[in-house]
Amino acid sequence: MVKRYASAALGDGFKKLGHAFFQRPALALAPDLIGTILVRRVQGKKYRVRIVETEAYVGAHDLACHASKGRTRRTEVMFGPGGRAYVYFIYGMYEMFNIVASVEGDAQAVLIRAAEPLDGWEADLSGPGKFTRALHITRTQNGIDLTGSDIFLLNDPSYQPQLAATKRIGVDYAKEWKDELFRFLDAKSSAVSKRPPAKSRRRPRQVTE
DNA sequence: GCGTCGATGGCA
DNA sequence: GCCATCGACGCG
Repeated sequence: MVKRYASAALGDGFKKLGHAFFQRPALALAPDLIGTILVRRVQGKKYRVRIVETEAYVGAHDLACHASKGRTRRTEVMFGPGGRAYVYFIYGMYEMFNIVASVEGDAQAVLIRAAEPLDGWEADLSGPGKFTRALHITRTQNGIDLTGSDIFLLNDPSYQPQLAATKRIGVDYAKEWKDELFRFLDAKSSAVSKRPPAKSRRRPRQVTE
């Protein structure tokens, strides 16, 4: 089901986010990414989306973080400096797009789980697999600099998300890390990948404002 | 609207 | 043998 979003025409006065924005702990970056605009240029087209859901993976000690398996060919990018893409393949079908956070040697990342299409584009971006599919992001983008031209981000000071935090999705194996409130979402958005269970939906934990 | 389940392949 | 998913299906 493709949802429609009432979005005003957007100007181009937004500021591009640079390395300093990304080279912070994932727990600081993940909520700050909510409401920002991601631009994807591919096949001569430009797509803009608003990020509405993220998850922080906070380092090699975080058992839900791929880096906890050690420094391998797959996880290598995460050990590099923040501001690059970490794209991996999962479930035999899906590519997952992450933004590497923190600094060289500290393997942290933020998974982008959902977004809203802008500029009148109709697409369902309400899930990490759907997001990458619609934006033509695959493992060939693994490691690219996110301050370049293929994928980059813009701030949008005029947009004020209603920030909430919940547990991360699908990490029940991660022992004491599974219940950390490391998933961030814009409660105003109908594009979040899964509505929280009814109980917590009534009162999402406020993390700002 | 919600729970269950199969597809499918890279990784350790 | 898992797994940061999705969509189809059955239910009533």
